[in-house]
Amino acid sequence: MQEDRRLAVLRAIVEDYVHTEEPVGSKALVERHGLGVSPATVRNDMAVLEEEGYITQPHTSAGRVPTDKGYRLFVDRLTTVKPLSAAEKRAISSFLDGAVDLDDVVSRSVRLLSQLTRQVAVVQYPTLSSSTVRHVELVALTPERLLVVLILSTGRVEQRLVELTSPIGEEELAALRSRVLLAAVGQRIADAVTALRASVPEQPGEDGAPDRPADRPADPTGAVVEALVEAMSDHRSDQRVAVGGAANLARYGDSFDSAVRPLLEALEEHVVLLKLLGEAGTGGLVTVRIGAEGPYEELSSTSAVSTGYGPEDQSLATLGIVGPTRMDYPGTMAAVRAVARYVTRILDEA
Amino acid sequence: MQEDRRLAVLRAIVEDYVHTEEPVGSKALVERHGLGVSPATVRNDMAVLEEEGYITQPHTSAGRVPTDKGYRLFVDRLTTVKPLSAAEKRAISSFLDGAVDLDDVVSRSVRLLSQLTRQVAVVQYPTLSSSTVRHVELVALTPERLLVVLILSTGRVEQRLVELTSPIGEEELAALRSRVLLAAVGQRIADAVTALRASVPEQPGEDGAPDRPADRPADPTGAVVEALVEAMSDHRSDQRVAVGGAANLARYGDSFDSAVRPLLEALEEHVVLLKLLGEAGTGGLVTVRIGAEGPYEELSSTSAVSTGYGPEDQSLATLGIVGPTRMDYPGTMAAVRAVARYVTRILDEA
DNA sequence: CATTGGCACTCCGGCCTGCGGAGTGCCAGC
DNA sequence: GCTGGCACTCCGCAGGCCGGAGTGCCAATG
Repeated sequence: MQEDRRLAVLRAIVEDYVHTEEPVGSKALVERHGLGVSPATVRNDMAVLEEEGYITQPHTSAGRVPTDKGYRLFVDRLTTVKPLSAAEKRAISSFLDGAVDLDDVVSRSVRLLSQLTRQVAVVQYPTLSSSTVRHVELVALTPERLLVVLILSTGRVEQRLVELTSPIGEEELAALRSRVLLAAVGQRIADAVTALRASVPEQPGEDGAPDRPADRPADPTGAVVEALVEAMSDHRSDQRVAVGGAANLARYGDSFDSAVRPLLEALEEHVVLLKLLGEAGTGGLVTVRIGAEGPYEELSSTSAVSTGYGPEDQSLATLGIVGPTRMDYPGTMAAVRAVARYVTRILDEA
Repeated sequence: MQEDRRLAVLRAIVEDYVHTEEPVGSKALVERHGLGVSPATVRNDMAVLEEEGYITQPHTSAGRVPTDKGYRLFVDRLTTVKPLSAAEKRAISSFLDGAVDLDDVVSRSVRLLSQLTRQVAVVQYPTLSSSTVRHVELVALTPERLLVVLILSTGRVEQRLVELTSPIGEEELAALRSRVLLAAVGQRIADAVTALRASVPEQPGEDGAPDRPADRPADPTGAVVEALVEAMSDHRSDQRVAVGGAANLARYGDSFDSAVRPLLEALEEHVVLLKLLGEAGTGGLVTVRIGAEGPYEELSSTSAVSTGYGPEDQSLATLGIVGPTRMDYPGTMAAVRAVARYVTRILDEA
């Protein structure tokens, strides 16, 4: 089947190009890969592949380079899952096993991922919306200042300061605390929000209707609940990400201005970064975004490989890497998936 | 005084070189700066300056470039404080005023600083050792699991989980809480640690001597105090820094491999970064480290401009920028100092 | 009809060469 | 001590040359 061989040629081109960084010619191809045909035949195949848009040549009489479309086909159909080496597996567990808290897990993951893939790694912190409430604590710093502490299943802690219009007593505080706990603990964030909201109007002091007057009621419930709800819907922190391995950008070699500069800028724009990684595939599914498939014009020569992590039924957040379109996709995909699995497991244990 | 003129020549060379990025020759010098002498005279001065090691020429018959020593002299003796423009001042306050918490202050500062100086900015989080204890809270998640929350004057929050060997009752917890509060609140970290340690042996249940047996006493005080002390001496988090403006590295132009790569690597090594910034000058004093004066061989072509921030008597932490030796020192120093002042003020208000 | 060897052609990249310009160092004169 | 003049150096750039790698096409072959 010549069709099969054409695909084999494409695969060979991608593999060679990825590791030589130079346009690959017909002769070198047949030598390195054991396709049992002559260079001339390969040339014919390459002509077809070029016509179909999978490869291109930088200039006449140069070797061929894969296009985005070529990489896409390669990733979709020509990739066999490359299992990690034993050393890599060992590296992963020894790297992640000592983590003590959420911050630690994230920062270790990002470092690990960047080292495994030799690319820039990105790990999003578990989003609020996907976690559950583990605990809520109300602390009276003074009789009129409450510290509201929200502890989530992921180990994340948010706190808010609430100024009361009138002092609160010990018993009152205890009652409020248990009410809030009852409503929120164990719930998903979204459910906790509605439960908390529902608990307000039943309280004395004010009728709690949404259109209450501008001056606040003396009852602290409303204020506390609002602080909690606010903390729970703080999507600003949903965009928290950790970035690592920026030094790998130095390996870009040529195409510096065109590729590295915009990426370097993107690295500090967490929102951009998350958009770049794209929708997280769940359950072992790895998302690959190649070059211009991404949402940003300036980043048309960078690819992103990402996946979701967290318990199977719900993805907590996204993690992945960003690099040049010319990258080792199979290896990178394997590494991303493996790290996501480990992180998931570790968060589960905690 | 020809000595004076020589210094003027040095200053002119530095200023020109900083903004043209090209070796500066005698003719261009007299034209751009109004020194009232001829190029030949300047050439003589330059010969002397070169002999003394303040400037050098990349190759024979090229213009002159300042050496590290030249920059040093420039910074020490030839710099007049350049006040910030009104626009810059406005930028600073509008940038920092909306900050809601410590993380926010730090991340805004780092962004601001990198934009003002167009360099890579580094802001260290307030160190534990320099803060005081604002509050401690003990929360019983279950009768045998305590969450110990430590709130510092800087707004920083640390929490630790303590597993007890035997359940603890409400009253017992309350007593323990007030004891701990009494010992720690308001104290500097170092003092709180000793006070807490002192409070242990007085408790019943065990004699609290340092050589107590391997099986833990039933009394929870020891465990709680230990968790607190551990949190207070967690120097790991003293090394937390925020980095911003890495995109400015893209402006390095030439000397890429030699300068950018090691710097890019350093950016992720927070310890390295802090060492690079050097000892923080306090009270408006800005520290400047030029090229090879720094501790790292590979970073011999980068400079650091830094200062401490925090209340006058005690510096909380360090903040500054890292960039090429060829930088606008006066402007950068002014920006660093200004940002440090603002950050200090904001942290003070909170 | 796919495959193959042969062949002429193209184009990049490295190398050398020549040249203009910017800058220097030195010297003699003021 | 400053200055103008002058010869010299050296970089950077443009142009021209050449070898090599690679291509496209074609005619021949199983």
